[in-house]
Amino acid sequence: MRYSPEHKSTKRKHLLAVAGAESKKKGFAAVGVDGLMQAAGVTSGAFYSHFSSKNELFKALIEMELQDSMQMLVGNPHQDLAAWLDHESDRYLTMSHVRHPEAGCALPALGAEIARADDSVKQIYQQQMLEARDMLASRLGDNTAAWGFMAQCVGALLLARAMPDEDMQQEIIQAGRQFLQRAITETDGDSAEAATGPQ
Amino acid sequence: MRYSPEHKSTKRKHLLAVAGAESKKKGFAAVGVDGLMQAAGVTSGAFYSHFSSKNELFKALIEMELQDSMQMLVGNPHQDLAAWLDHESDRYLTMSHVRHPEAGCALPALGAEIARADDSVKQIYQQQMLEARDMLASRLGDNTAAWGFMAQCVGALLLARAMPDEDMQQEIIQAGRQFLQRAITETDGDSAEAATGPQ
DNA sequence: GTCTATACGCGGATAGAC
DNA sequence: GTCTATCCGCGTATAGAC
Repeated sequence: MRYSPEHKSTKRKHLLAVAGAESKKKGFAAVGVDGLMQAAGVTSGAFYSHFSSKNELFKALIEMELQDSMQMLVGNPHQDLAAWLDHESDRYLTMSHVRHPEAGCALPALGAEIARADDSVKQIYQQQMLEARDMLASRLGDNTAAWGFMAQCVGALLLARAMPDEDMQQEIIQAGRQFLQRAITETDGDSAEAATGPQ
Repeated sequence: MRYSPEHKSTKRKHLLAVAGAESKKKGFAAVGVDGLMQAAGVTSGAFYSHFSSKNELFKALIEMELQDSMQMLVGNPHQDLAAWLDHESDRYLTMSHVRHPEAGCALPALGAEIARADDSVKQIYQQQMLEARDMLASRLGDNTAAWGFMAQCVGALLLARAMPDEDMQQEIIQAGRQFLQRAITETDGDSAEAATGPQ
């Protein structure tokens, strides 16, 4: 046979990787099937032997991207809360992440497009986000801190990327770090008590 | 004369309002000049008597939207910090705002598109955001709190809107409120001292 | 599984009549 | 200022040969 048994699944992974980078850079809607397949080294007709539609690609893409993000969170080795937070800030709230959306988190780049997508995409998003929430809540004390942490990270990156000047990007990123420190390491004891107390 | 002297500027404002709502709902890139002018009750050829290109429309749109948002911030009458924060949460971190992007803040809906736009758009964004930062810093103590507040609001709305289930949207919005309370009202004294102290 | 060719619609933008 | 008509390119998707 001309194509190995694993060729299709290998090619699919490659397509997802290319589509992820292109989408985060230009927006999913702006990425054409034609340009995508050209970047992958094949012609556009071949696309539909891997995905039945562009929406199916989006579903697979969001799932893969958020699974990758989850792996990053799981990979944080620190037990101490302050050290854990520093580790996350050092990988997420950085100028490199601001400058290179194609290699970064899908949420600041594609969040608004997920919000406009159909329910099948949103269901995949929700499932992945709940995993992340639970993982973060076990570290940070409660769901409030988990969602607050994620919203701060995503929001800061979004606001920073739209800035034309580097020093303003830097200011926002730095503010995100400090704000999280204030919110998480300085109020942790209180909030943990409040979470287990009566309500 | 068939058209009053103010007709053009009136029509321009109307076009911006329609374009703003449509863009926040579907994404700016997805809004066609044709559909836009149809929604405004005229034909597509008339568009270019108001804007020289679609990019010029985007610039005018972002400026108008962020000026509107600034007016909302200025309109908060409360002196007490906790009351001020409640007022902001009650108008921004709500289910109504999650459900109706077309009537809400431009940043969660269009932030990623601003980040991909050319520098002329980003400059307008930066100018407006610096005004908002300064206004917020005077209320919240320092730039860190100002950016942190904005990032939390924008990020929470973005994450919530992509959720398919209402109760999850509600959970994220509610977490945003509580997180801001913890971060701003509970650490305000410390951070204000830190901001004026040596460093 | 991948190729070429193609159908069909919508995107932004322009020309010239009224 | 607005209209109609039109140019041209790119979008998704499909059919059929190899």
